[in-house]
Amino acid sequence: MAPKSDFIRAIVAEDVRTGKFGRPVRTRFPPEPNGFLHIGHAKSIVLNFGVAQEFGGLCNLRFDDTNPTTEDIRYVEAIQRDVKWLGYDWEDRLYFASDYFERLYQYAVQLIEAGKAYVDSQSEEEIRRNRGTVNTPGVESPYRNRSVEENLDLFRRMRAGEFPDGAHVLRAKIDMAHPNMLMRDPILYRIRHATHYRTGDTWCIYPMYDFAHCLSDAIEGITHSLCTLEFKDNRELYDWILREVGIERPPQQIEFARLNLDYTVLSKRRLIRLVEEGHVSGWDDPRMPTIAGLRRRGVTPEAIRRFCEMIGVARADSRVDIAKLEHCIREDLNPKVPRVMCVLRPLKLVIVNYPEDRTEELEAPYYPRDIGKEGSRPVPFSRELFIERDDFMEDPPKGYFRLAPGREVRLRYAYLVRCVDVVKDPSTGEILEVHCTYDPASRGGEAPDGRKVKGTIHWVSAKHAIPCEVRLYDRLFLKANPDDVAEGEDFTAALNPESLVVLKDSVVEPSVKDDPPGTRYQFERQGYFISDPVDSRPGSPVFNRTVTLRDTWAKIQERLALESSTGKAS
RNA sequence: UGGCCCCUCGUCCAACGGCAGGACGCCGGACUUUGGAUCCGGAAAUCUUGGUUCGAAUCCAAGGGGGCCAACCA
Repeated sequence: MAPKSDFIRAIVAEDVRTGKFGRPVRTRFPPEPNGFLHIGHAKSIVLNFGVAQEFGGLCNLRFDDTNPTTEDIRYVEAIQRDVKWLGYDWEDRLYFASDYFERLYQYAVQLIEAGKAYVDSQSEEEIRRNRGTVNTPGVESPYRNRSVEENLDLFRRMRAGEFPDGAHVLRAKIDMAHPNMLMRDPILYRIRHATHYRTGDTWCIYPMYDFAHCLSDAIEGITHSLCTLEFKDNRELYDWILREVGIERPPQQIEFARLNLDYTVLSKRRLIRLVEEGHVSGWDDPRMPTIAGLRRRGVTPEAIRRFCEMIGVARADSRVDIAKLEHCIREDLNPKVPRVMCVLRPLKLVIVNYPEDRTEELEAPYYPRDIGKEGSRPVPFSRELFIERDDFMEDPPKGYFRLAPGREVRLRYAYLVRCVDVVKDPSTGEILEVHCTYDPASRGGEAPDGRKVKGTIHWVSAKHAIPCEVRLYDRLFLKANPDDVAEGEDFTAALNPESLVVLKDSVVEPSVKDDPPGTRYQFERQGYFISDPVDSRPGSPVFNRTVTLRDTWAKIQERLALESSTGKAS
């Protein structure tokens, strides 16, 4: 594959060439521990660790834990597990912004001493009002010109816990009329009498993102601080703070477009709502775009990494086609996972000329020839089998080449069978059984007379079948952009009511019996599945559908349906 | 007193003043004991208008469209 090239790598390459920083490339992945990582974070992880590695540098993992009221150790643990699972190693470079609180405090004092920061005692409401709007300048706080001594004294007492929440804040003294709203005397510290999951009650003042992030980068010797586009305006403040405290060769912030994926949401705020409002079963619900959800769905880290590389990095807002992710998943799984037969919606097939008491074992390879991998298992065959309901049609449309009255198909790895009868429920007309005769000379699936049989279907021997539950997952939302809903509605209005279909009566071949939970398969002609690591029980497995196989027949059917509905039927 | 960013096949990304290319998707064909995989082929794009230039997707300007910013969130 060609070496990766994008505008960020171009900048880094140039900086390395000119020796701009006088130190090796250093990046960081800086999550806030207030939610689970999702595939958008994966893009950032792949970028940050990838860039560092390609340019002979290192990437830190740093938790941006400056808001004790929303953050939790539980998320810190989940995030580390997910980054590791994705295949990245921060070695001994695990950092926390909270480890820098004392140094950050000293930097704040330095700013006050330089007359660049002051303690404001306006109420939250006043501060907001006096900030102005995008069209009108703000007005300066009456406390803006307090003396350095008074500011120092107040700030020290803020730290000492002498004031209640909201009584004072520390603000940078910049310009209340600045066209960039972030530069209108941004708040640097607020009082929060809250227990921090790491620092406990040591602090009751906490730095804001803009103050903590740039300085954390500087402390760690970061060279390139990669973040998403919505932080573009923050860069001016990032540079201002670093300049005012006198950081030499400061890190450089570079923004790139965050990932948007069709038919899903990728903002922590919305994902939290899905979890808390019970639209999904949890952060690891296989429909979630979280790393934990994708993992439980059966997606591999390799597929996610490949996807992140394939979508590239740019500055333009974009929304990636979900088919691209699905392609990466299939591409990775195809050569890796064994084929096995599972009937999702069983229909009984009786081979009327097959002896009632007979069972034979047929050898079935785990991989098709083109994969080039060894391995097979015996599959029991007997008079009564289950086949897929979809694989029989009493009155098939043109182009259908599976089983139908009088038609012959191949049972995968077994025999050619011909449908001779259909048994129906007399009252409902529901098809109960399909009766066939088999050709004993076609063992293995090949007719000695060389006659061609177009259709091949999968099957499971009824008396050897393992009952199982199969969960079919589909897109969580009906709209490519779930935020594109009517006035007064939010993204939950676009939820897909059929994003999960649970099949309780599925049957799988016995060879999978002793496989541990978390085993991946391709169920022939259906898709890729993984035995659910949480809900599978010995003897009664639960399978999650990771992704379907490409389905040409489904496409043909869609077209037929469309043609008949628009009156173009021939 | 508003500021900033972004517009290239349906989608994502290249081309960095010199033949608009790749990937996914789509269409067609070959092959096939998975309507899978694989292979071959095809359709498919520079938002508009000016300007600079021998030459513009690329530089400049205006217009159009999209996005971000007015949390004591990150």
